[in-house]
Amino acid sequence: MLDVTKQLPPDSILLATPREFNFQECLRYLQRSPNECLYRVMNGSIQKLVRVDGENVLLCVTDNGDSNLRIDFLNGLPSKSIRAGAEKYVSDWFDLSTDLAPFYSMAENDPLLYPLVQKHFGLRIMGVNDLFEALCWAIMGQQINLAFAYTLKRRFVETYSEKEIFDGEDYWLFPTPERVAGLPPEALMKLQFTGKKAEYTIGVAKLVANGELSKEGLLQKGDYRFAEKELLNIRGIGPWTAHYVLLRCLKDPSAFPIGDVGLHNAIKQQLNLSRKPSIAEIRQLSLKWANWEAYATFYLWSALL
DNA sequence: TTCCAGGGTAACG
DNA sequence: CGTTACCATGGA
Repeated sequence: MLDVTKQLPPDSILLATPREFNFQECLRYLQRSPNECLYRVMNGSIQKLVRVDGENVLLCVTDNGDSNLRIDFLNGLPSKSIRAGAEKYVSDWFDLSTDLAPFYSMAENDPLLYPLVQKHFGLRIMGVNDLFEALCWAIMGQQINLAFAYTLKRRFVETYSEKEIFDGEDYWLFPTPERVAGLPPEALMKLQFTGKKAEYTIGVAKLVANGELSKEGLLQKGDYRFAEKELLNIRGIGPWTAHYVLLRCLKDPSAFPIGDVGLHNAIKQQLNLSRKPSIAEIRQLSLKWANWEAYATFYLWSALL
């Protein structure tokens, strides 16, 4: 049903959302850190600067009602291909193409997931569309608390990337792999990366910059286990990081970072355990999640907010 | 002060 | 193959 009382700006895009979608739940997850530097949530909408067709495009995404998201372009008139790119970007970002109905059916018979899917109905896995960003974010987050990881990311972004200013606010892009590939480890250690993380980050930047590592390359065989093996061959990428990237970037439904401390804490909290569950116990719990491990993990993470 | 945090590598047996 | 020391800093 079209609401004629709402005047749609001429360059906006309406994006249909599935029934199992709730914008507020997604925003809630996106707002988990006040130190986030790659987007801004304001008045129920979210603004983010993205690179589309070689241009910096400032997007604003809002719930338009009637099962639609609205994308507005805040910094200039978009060409046809930029509009198409933006639509694809937002669709991936909010994972709009996944049908969650089977996941919810499965969760109905899972005492661990059921309260979560009820409470957070419509939450989607929030994508980190850019492979380099997803890899860097995962490496930065290894073995440190999340608050410090956000601090590292902010320093990294504000030191080695570029921004656009709109309405007095800064909107940052993520650093390019080309820029990072040329840095010595000491440059990142100055930002309080450990020596290892500095090496891992620069190593990954070199692989992406020279074309050896890409989303398309990883997914070329249409086999997520192939992508996983490729990722695991890279220095600094172990099982946790590989599965984190499969989950947030490559959209592998069975991605499962089983060693994740946040996952352990969420299960402990949800089941009211006196200690964290063992890996074997988690494996047991996850048997019925087959092919939905990624969403199960994401809903458990969201319980920690 | 101690312990843990969205782990991974290298060097052992 | 499995185990262990080490990384290095912030927050509770």
